[in-house]
Amino acid sequence: MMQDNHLESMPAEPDPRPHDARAEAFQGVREARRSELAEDYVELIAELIHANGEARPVDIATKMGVKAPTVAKTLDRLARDGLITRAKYRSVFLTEEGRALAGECRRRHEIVLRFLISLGLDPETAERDAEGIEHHVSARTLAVFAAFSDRS
Amino acid sequence: MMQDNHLESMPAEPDPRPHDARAEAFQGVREARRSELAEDYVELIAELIHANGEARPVDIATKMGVKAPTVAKTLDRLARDGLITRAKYRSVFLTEEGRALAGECRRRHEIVLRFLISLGLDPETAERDAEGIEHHVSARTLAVFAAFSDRS
DNA sequence: AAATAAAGTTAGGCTTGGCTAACATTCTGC
DNA sequence: GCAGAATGTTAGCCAAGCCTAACTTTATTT
Repeated sequence: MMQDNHLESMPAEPDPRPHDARAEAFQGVREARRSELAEDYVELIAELIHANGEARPVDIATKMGVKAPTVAKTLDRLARDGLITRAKYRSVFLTEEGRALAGECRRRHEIVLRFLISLGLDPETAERDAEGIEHHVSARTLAVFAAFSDRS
Repeated sequence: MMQDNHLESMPAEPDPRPHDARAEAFQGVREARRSELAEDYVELIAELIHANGEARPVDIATKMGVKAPTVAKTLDRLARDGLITRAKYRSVFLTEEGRALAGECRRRHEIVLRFLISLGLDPETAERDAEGIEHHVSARTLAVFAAFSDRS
């Protein structure tokens, strides 16, 4: 039923190619979503180690706002993926790779946060939004954010 | 082992309160993540209806970059949640609620996109990043984005 | 040093969101 | 109008992330 295009504003022409720009964008989003949790954990672990000398699951749970068993399972995945090392009933350590990732994340987080604040947002809102936005900012956009904050 | 705080930069003090600002931010991110897919679908369905007169699962699958059964399952959830109506082997319709959500999403998407472009980003990068960012932008931040685009 | 408290783990359950394979229905072209 | 193509559905698999309940280990307190 109905196949006519009203050729309006939006880019929704029946494009037979498998390389749909929109589809690519969504695939990128899904990809980003998969790494989000790992990035948040690794970044948090780095902070805890810096602040407390160690990263204990109980503190991770508190800061992440989840329960202990959730943390345990997630840490297992992070260990499997080579981002952390851990021993039973002991606190958590970052691998070299984990440390590198944490550094990147922190840098990115701060650029986004600084950018939002330099736009005039209050720090609380900026922090909350940065937490969600940071994982979806491409390198190019990040560069633009950084430049903007600098020159404003 | 070790419980001394080096009282450095980051807000990682052993705060006993359950109301951790960080935890709240993460909970917000998780909340946003839950509605993301629904929002993307509803927005896409609105576009397809507008462009083609109807929203067929096959087109949704193509645009979303997923397979048909994934679309079917997701549409069932959207129907369950009152955002769409559908009949077997037929195309999809938005409910009043779905239409309202689609409108909001579109508005938000366009504000974010316009904002990124007004920062000087190329349209392709802007589009890709907007797709991910839009779900994590608070009303306050959105207002700031809109104002910025207007006055620049 | 024994008892209690705190932290960590394990087992098991649930939803989401992706997939393939197999089957059902609808549409199209001859 | 019928055969083949396109589309849609169902069944069943899997991993991620969340949870509670029950148990073990470690840490603290007296």
